[in-house]
Amino acid sequence: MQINVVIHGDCVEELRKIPAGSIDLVFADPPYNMQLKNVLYRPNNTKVNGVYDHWDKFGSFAEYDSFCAAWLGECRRVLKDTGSIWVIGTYHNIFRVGNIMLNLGFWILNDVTWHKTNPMPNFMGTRFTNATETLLWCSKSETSKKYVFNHKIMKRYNGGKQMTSVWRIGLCTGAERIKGADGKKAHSTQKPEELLKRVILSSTNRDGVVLDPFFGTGTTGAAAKKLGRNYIGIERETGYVEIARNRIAGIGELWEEAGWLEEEKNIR
Amino acid sequence: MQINVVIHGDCVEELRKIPAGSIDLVFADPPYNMQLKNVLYRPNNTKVNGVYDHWDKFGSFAEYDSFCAAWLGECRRVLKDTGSIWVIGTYHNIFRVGNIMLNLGFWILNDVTWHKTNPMPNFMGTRFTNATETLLWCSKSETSKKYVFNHKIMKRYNGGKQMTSVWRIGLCTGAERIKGADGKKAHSTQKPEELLKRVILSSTNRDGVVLDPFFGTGTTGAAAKKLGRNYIGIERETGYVEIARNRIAGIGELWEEAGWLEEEKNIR
DNA sequence: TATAAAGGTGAATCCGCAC
DNA sequence: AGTGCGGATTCACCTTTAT
Repeated sequence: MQINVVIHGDCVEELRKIPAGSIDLVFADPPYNMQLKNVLYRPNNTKVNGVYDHWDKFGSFAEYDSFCAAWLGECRRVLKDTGSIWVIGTYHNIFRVGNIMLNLGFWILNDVTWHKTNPMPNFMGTRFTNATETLLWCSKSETSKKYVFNHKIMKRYNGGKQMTSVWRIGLCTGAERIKGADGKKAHSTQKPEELLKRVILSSTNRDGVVLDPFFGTGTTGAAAKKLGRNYIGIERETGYVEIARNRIAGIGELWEEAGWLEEEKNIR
Repeated sequence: MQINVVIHGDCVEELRKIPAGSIDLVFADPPYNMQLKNVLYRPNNTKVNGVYDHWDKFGSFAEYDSFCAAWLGECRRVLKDTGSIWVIGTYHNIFRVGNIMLNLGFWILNDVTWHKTNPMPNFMGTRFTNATETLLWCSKSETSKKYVFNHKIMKRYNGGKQMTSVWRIGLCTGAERIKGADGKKAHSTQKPEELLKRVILSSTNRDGVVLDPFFGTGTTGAAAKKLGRNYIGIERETGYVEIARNRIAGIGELWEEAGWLEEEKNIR
């Protein structure tokens, strides 16, 4: 099995080629099935650039469920018994995804709330500002007790207090947000590296293998490399694959701040 | 239909007696199905293990799902078309509940995160401190556009800025926590009144009817009365019914702070 | 050059009525 | 069901332009 590669192909199809019990961690940021129907304007009459990508369109809940059962089932197969999985979503999809994961036998360890520091407001005043996304962190089954959790490292990362399941992190904007040749965002839903840093730092060891079946522009690979972990990315869109490969190739330095990489063993 | 009463009886059975389309708001704090450890043991006290684990777990999920589909279906029936429903839960049950609500046709408006200011730490250091519960706020269907949301009131309540879907509220402790004759807490999962205050203030008008099918010690009734709303509580346990009735009877004053009750019409 | 003002934007299930 | 139109509605952060 090749590691530190971006595989260009269909998610489920490529997952099937990966040997059973070979992966330490899965991070998955699947399509959310947003079901946006109208155009939304801000009070100043500018248009909100919503997610209308073709890859986020599903005909029904049944179709979406069936897709998720397929890729989640494969993820469970390729995980080591000591491995774990993170899946991110919003209320649009996370209750479908969570239900399927439970039915497949995954065991929820935490439902982590990404509390966005700068969410988009609800312009029309019809609901509360939607300020979160949810990350489900699961072991392979109820009896998988030896999953990796770097408690001491995360406690130190959090300033000496045990880290909770609420993470205050800003949106991916500014220099971190990858732009295309036209100056517009290259991907509708790029995640902040800080999110992946916490995921990988908390639930893998050095030299572990992280698999991301919806690689996009490669945030998971970038964070894995900076933390001294290995990655396998699967992505269907040619454009994203190219961006991800270039992005990761350009990474020279690891994240050494606070000595995570040097001192991990001592802290642990 | 009687209002401002605590009905002693089975949840689904009593819900069936309530006329269709008569309720403005449902708040439900159902049993959380804390992993049903007991079903992993057979009547002869031998432990279910091996390949049977998964089947049994799914079996217990099915039982919980069927119970939830029953009471949630009845709640949907008794709601006005302009009504809405709140359901609170943790990762143990909210993904089952959310999935069922979607299948019943409810339309998610927000997934509100109750961010506990003082959660119980994870003593073993095996996971992140579980610091949240989730509230699902839903309208009756996708086409129910006229649900109540007091945007301006909530914005004012939040100090002039739009309220987000993350609510920082402490656990129900101290004087607010109802104690039994033995000095121990009367109910294991009593919710803070602040939580119910936000729920009722945001999504009902004065004189609306709030139904709580798992009334417990009556927090929903107490908050409703203090906010000038009507309540109907259903509770199976005799002890809780008595506590709730006494608790609500003892409420004399309404919540007048910041002039919510007097000025609601003007703010709105 | 420094500071201020103006403009852009983010996984969003975002109006209500008359015709 | 679809269209058209009057009217109400936003927060944090970053970039660009103006003073």
